[in-house]
Amino acid sequence: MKIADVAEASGLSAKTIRYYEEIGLVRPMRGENGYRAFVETDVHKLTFLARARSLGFSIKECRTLLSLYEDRGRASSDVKALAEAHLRRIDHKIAELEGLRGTLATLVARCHGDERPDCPILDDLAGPFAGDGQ
Amino acid sequence: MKIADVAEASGLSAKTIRYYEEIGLVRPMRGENGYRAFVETDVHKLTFLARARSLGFSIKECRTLLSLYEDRGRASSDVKALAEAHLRRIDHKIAELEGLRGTLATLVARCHGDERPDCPILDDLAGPFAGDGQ
DNA sequence: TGTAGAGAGTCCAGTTACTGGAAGGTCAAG
DNA sequence: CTTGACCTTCCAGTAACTGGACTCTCTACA
Repeated sequence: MKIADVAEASGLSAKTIRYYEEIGLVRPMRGENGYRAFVETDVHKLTFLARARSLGFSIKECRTLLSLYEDRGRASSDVKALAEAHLRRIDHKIAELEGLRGTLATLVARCHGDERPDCPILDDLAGPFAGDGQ
Repeated sequence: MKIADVAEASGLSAKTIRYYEEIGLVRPMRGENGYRAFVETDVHKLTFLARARSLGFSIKECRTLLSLYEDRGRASSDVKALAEAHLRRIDHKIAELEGLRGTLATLVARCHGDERPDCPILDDLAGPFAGDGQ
């Protein structure tokens, strides 16, 4: 299989697949013409990677997941631990974004948004001093 | 004022302040010894930047916000538009993360997480084929 | 058989927003 | 006069690609 087919099958771009080879996530064979020659296993791996990346796992985590995936004797608890850590990070990120959202929504609501130059959003960004001190 | 004082006052690191100078967000004077000499306005700008960055605005957006901030005649609608666009991006990001969270939570819940090697998380990552075909 | 175009290859640079670290200059205190 | 804190610049690295330039190979068609 050539790179374009694998890209099609895995959902990754050819560029990304080359990059994944460069960083050692896959090691496709080479044909006589120098073209990469992918086999089934490569396609599986790349599909696996595409899915893991789309779930927000970092490349480093993907590397771990991949080795767990390939290790027939691994304990599912290892995988679960990784996924749970990731889940906690996601929760943290969501909470953070919701905090931001709240602040920003308040600011937007308070801004009249017309031609006048005074703007609560900029006032807030300028810090608590801007409103009090002067 | 020297860079350490400004770092203290603005909440940014000295490194970051130097970087902001490099990309033209601030232009502090220089003393005879070559040290940066910050004035009040610089500190205000940097505090403004720190706040805007902490609200998730990109450097590019900060540049715009800063110029709006400094433009006494600007319309608050410009600022509001920027903030609203940003709000939409945050909402989008939150929705995306919640989708991820759901998928991952389901997988984690289904994984028994013990010493046995079979793991629903890896099965799912391997794609829909893995479960059916073989 | 010649050639055009698709698709393969490599390599380099750029992206975002910094951060770390090395090498060297300056300043205040003891 | 030395020590140590703080300042300077510059270079490299981070994460995960993406874009672009240039070259090579393959295939189809006239």
